[in-house]
Amino acid sequence: MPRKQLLLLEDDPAMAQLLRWHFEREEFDVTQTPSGEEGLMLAAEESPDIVLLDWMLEELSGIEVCRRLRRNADTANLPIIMLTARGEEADRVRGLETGADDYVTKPFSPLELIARVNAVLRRVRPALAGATLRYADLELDTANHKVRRAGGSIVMGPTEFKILRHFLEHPGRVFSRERLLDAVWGSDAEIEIRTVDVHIRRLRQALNSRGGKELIRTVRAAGYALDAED
Amino acid sequence: MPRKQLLLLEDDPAMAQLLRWHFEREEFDVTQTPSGEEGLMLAAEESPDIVLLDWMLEELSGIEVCRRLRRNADTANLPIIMLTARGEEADRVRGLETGADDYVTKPFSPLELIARVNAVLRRVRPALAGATLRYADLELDTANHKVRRAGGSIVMGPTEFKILRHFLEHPGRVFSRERLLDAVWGSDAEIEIRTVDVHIRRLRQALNSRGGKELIRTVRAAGYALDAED
DNA sequence: GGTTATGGTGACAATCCTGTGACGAAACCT
DNA sequence: AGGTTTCGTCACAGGATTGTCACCATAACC
Repeated sequence: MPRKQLLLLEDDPAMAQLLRWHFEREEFDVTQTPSGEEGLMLAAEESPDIVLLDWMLEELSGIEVCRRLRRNADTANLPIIMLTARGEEADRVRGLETGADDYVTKPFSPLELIARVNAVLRRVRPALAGATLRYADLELDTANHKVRRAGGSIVMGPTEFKILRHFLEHPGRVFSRERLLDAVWGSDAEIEIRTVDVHIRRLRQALNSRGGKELIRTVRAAGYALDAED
Repeated sequence: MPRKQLLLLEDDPAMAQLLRWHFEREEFDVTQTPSGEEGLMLAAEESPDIVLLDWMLEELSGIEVCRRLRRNADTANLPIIMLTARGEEADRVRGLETGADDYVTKPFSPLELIARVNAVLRRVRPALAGATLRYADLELDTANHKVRRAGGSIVMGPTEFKILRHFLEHPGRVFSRERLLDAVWGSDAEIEIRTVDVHIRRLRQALNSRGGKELIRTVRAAGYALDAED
């Protein structure tokens, strides 16, 4: 996975440092400035993968920066997330209207912000998240929701697709049923743990429907993993 | 899976006990104190995997503890989740600014808290879920639950895997059967001591299944150790 | 050498874990 | 509404894993 470039336009030094700290822990390279003008320059020159834009900035308002970024061809498609101190509806609408991809209101938890950033990246820059994930003779096209194996198309239900996708995002890694529940159904879903088994079986059936080696390995007392060896 | 160490700073005894109960069911080792000062000490000495920090503490406020943890190099990267009694806007901002990784506002469901803890751990400490341990020509991939020797894949039961992992985490060290029982089966398991012998034998069989030197040395009247010499 | 302590081994029954087919409910499309 | 797909759950069977034991082998000690 490549390191992701993040441009942070924030004028509160404490907040800037805090966010830098969190994102650097997340494998981001962070460039930061409190100045709107400088931010526009950096966005054009360094072509970051995503911009975090505070509502209040020196010189220019965040909203104005956003508007100008969108107007410039080089930066028009840059994913932008706006940070604002108050979740006022009016502001929110105006923020989205100017073309931000998402909108996070302070106070937010770092976890939440990071999740939103990653979500936007995945949506807007699938290349960064892997438009087509591959493993062995398997191919998963995230954009078109298609799975191919050795060329032939494979059909499966949505849940199986999500599971497979999760496996492909962490190839080879073993996931416990609990963890799969978290990742695929969501951490607050109240689902019987053994349900995972059944979907794994359906996924296996789908994957093997046109022959080929077993791709999902059972790790007894631990979980399941994608695995082409042996 | 390794047991995770959790440091709980909480001054309400009832809440502390409740959380302890929940987390111990989730394979956490819980250390708890109502004192902020003592918490700082424990964080530095026991290097827990994550800290749960109540807003109100004896002596120091939770927020001050958080700030100090971040200032100390040894604890600067510790995942911290703050527990707060009311989701007051002001408090939440202040907490965020001091660098907690996530926030949970009371009242919360224990399940939610556990999910958040696991989410933070996964993000901040992937090492907890995956690393490759090596010794001589042996390779144990904790994330993939796979063991290789001289390239070839080796299969073994879960118990043997745990024993081997324990050895690899302390290479060369001699472990008595009692100690292995503690580490692998848990300190409260009522298991015949000689059972360790049998599993050591099974582990040896697995490791030698594709040839190679004996890797487990018997230390008479003391225990077993991983050892590539001779 | 004989005796005692300690470790190795094979067998076995109990238990745990996973695979699987079936089924009703829910969601989804026309 | 009707028909189809997908979902979540269950119960059961088969197989893998486990813990224990009895017995044999080896090492230490006098």
